[in-house]
Amino acid sequence: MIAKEVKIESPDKKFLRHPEIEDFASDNVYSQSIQPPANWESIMEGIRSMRLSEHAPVDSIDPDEGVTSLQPKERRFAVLVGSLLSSQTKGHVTHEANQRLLENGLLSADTMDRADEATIKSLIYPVGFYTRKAQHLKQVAKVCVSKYDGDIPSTVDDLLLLPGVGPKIAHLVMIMAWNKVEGICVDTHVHRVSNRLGWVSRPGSKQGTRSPEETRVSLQQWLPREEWVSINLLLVGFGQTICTPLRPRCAKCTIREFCPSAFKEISTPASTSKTRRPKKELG
DNA sequence: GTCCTGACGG
DNA sequence: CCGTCTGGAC
Repeated sequence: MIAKEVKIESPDKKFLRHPEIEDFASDNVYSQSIQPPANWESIMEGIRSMRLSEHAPVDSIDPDEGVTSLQPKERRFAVLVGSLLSSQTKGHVTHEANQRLLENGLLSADTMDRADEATIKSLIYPVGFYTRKAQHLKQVAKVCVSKYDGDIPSTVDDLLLLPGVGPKIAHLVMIMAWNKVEGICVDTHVHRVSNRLGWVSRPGSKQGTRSPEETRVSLQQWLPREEWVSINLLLVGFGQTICTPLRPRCAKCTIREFCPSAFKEISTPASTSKTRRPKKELG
């Protein structure tokens, strides 16, 4: 039988479409409950145009490099490991660490389980929080071996039971490893940009969301499921280049006329806690 | 001083 | 809700 034709596109513009995703569930009822924000489709198109014209760091990373040759079980484990390494770490650093694990044959639950923790630690350096992540990787590998026959959990709830796996990673792994869209992968960029655009709010309130989880739930109430995958790379790259955490480049932004935060020095949810002054001047 | 595609314990 | 975990880049 003839499979769907997958067009070969510029490898760094994968965010444009995700032909490999099959699971667009029919239970679309929740999408109707909340009125979508005005002009959201025009805004998405504007962001897409900006993403095509300006290169973002996230575009130069191919998470599949080297792991497509692995068996399905190992490929899924590699996706999980790469996602675990990614928190608070730049993309290319994460990618290089994952490649070192691959070269040393550690991208399988079985070998990772038996590997020395100090070895893992040295191989993943200098990703952020490498000491904790080396511990988490060993624990995760052991669970995968003992409970999943070397595979990884296949549901969000079971993924969340793994140490070091939170909502952002769980939803990313469901998409990248299992080709299932259970929810939007909301990271710091999606969280910040969504709030600046006024796309999300706390339940029964006009105020913005205070956590990525609140952002995920709020976004999913109006954004059509077809966009749940593409929204991530779209807003991540946009957040890396134009809608940056500090000093967003509103002058270069083509959707500023739609943005309630344009040219305002807003305190974003992501930066509020970190910008807080560690010491008070008491006079 | 702040960011980096977060998660966890207090 | 808050601090903490890592260290390099800017």
